[in-house]
Amino acid sequence: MDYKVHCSCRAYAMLLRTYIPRAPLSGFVDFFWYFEGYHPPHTRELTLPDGSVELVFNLNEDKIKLFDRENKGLLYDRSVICGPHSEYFIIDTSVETTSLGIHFRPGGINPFLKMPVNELHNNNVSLDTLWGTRAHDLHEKILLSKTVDDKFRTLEESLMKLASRPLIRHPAVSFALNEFQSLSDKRPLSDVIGQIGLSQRRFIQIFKEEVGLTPKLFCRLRRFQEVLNRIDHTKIVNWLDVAIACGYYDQMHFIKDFQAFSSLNPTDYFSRQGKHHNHVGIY
DNA sequence: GTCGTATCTTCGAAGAAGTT
DNA sequence: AACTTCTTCGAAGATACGAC
Repeated sequence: MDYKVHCSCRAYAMLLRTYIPRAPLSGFVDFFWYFEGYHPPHTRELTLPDGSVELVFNLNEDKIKLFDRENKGLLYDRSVICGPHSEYFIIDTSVETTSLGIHFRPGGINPFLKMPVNELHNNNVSLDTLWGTRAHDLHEKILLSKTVDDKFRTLEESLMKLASRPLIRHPAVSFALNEFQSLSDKRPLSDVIGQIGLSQRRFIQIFKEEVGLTPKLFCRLRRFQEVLNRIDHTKIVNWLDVAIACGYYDQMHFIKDFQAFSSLNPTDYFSRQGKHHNHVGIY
């Protein structure tokens, strides 16, 4: 049902647990996660974009502090939805945190929102502004749940009740997401759209409303994430090999994309790589 | 839902800077 | 010198989006 990971190193020790919810939620949620005692040696952390949506509950008293690309600090009350990002943002990690979160599948947040997901593109929004008092009630319920398993169970049961639309995807989006999984198949988007039977314009509209990103941007992010996965925990990297294997035309174009998504050169990123490939300590 | 077009991405080339 | 890593540029094609 779930697995437990204990991470520790010289500088800090933390507990990470994850839980995969049951169907039908599992079709929309990748996993729930719980962090305890996260207090890394750096005070700020670059969060790299993966196009997915994350919902975070802070279980400590403090507010959640994030920074945008202009380094402007933004405070959120105890819960925040990080919309589908194609840009990095920065998390304040100066205070030890305990938090619970939901990592949604692409387009998975859609049934739980009343507006199109693309309105959250590159945006982080306090959960209260989207769910009103229901966000506060859920936060209280999670705090009152004693064990981590209880918290996961509370979250699972409450989330089912919070869906404002049926747990169904548009068939065109389902089909496209499935097609986009196979990186080895480097067909142009127009081929995939042609198979769907909708006009290009209509398909992009539907995809954007459900996933929050344009199809092209989604594919570029998948390719970028494939690079991060490939070099995760390796000691030596041949950047040209990685670029070609992940579908880039050459190393130059790979570097350009890498910088656009992360603000770092591949070698910079590699030298700073931490426990999780989407989080990079910066100060 | 289509059409036309502006914008973006990819492809391909050339070369600078740093390292071995 | 050879090699690796990274930058810049222009052309062509693909994609996104406003108008209808």
